Order: sequence, then structure tokens, then C-alpha cells
Amino acid sequence: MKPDQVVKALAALAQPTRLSIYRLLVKAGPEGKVAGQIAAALKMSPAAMSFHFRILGHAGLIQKRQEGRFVYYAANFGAMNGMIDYLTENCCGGDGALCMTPKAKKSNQTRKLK
Amino acid sequence: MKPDQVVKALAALAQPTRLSIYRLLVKAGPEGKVAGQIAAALKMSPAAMSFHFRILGHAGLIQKRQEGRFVYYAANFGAMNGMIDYLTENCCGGDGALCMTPKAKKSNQTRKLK
DNA sequence: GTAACAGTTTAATAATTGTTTAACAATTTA
DNA sequence: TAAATTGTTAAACAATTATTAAACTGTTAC
Repeated sequence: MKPDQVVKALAALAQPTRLSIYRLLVKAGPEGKVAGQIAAALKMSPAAMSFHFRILGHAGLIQKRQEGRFVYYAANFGAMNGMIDYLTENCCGGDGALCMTPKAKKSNQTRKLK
Repeated sequence: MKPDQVVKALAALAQPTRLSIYRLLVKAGPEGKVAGQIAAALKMSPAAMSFHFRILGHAGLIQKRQEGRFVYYAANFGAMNGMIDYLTENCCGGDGALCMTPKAKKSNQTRKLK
């Protein structure tokens, strides 16, 4: 993932309403949710809703899908993982025992179980 | 981790210079790095350097430690993991096979190895 | 004590971002 | 076809953020 895209993704999530939207979509899984449902849950105006979806979409964090007159949005999990990998890349120079990222924990556990 | 703190952390990282600073510190591990070294590496003015360190510090992402006339900064790995956990919490309603967060991958691998 | 070094703080300016209102598509239902 | 529903777009305004220059606080070395 390119630095520029990571910055965009972080900026998109660095806003309370959008962070809430995103978490709802992460929880919802690949099928996503109808735009209006999310707006209702978070008490957003239609304009605010569209604005925030646009920012999240432009950052590559969510995807849009139209069904009839409803618009579904779903989290882009690849982008989420790309961002996390970028942040934790080469953590503690690669020594997992020190920094305990989710990844490092995994490789520790793998080693333990061997 | 509280939503407010997560937003602050994301906002702190959503800026190219600070993202670079943070990644250098993540790579450096718990001992951290001298402020001036980082500033030199990223060609920041002293004022810009202090400004960005303050934002990262206020977000809880880094810690400060003075040694003589040098100031060391180090990543706060707990905050990093807290932020990541918050973002990926309840991913796909808990079905790891779908969303493949680092955590979900871990538990899949654990299951396989059992 | 004075000078040099390492960082911080303050104030001013320029740029970006979020919210609101209103008007505008596109799709379905009557 | 007309009305209702779902969502988008555009313009205007208020608030936040990044950068720069200059003055300031400690710490070490001479």
C-alpha cells in the first residue's frame, strides 16, 4: 500500500461519524448495509451521509453497490489490512517478542504450538 | 480504548510527516530514537518537529524520555494495538474466515495447528 | 560565566475540513 | 403520469490544521 493512500485512509477514519460508519460496516461483513440504515442509526442528514460515504469511498475503505433504489456500502477488508500492515511494518525491527502486534503474536503462537 | 482517543490517534497519523515519524519509531522499538535524528532524517525544521511530536504525544501514540540534553521518543505499542483492535473489533460479526484480520488469521492458524 | 547545542513555544498566515440548506437525479409505487 | 422514496451534488459558512519565523528554556562545553 502506498503512503499516500494510507494517509487518505487514516484521515477518512479520523472523524467520529465516519469511524462509526466504518465500524458498522466492518461488523456487517462483505454484504454491507443500506446507506439509509446507517444514516438512521447514526442520525445523519442525507447530505452528511453522502459526504462521509464519499470520503470513505475515495480513501478506498468502502465499496458501493446499487440494488434497486437502495445503495449498499460494504467495507473493503483488503484496504483495512493493508493499512494495518503498513502501520506495523517492521515493528521493533522484526522482533515480535518486543512489540506484540497482532501479527507478531500470531507468529509467537505458531512457534509455541510447533 | 475510547472512541475519542482512537479518533485522535488516527488524526495524528493522517499526515505524511507524522506517519513517517511514527513508522521510524515503530521500527526503532521500545528504546526509541533521539528527536533530532528523526528530524534530520525527515528534513523537518525544529519547530515542525516539536509540533508533530506534540500531536503524536497528545494522541498517546508516543512517549518522551529525556537523557541529558537529548530527547528520546518511542512508540507506545499498547496504543497502536488498541487502535487496531478498535478498528477490527467484531469484524464480520466475528467470523474470521470472512474478513481475515490479522487476529482472525491467527485464530484460524491456531485452529489448524491444534 | 559565556557560548553552543537540543528542543519548545508563541503568533501569524494559508489551506483543509465539516455542516447546513436547497436543488437535483434515479427508482419505485399508486 | 404523478407522487413518494432514496440518495447525490453545489454553494456558503465556521472551525480546524500545517507551516513559518522569532523568541525562549534547559543542558553541556569552553
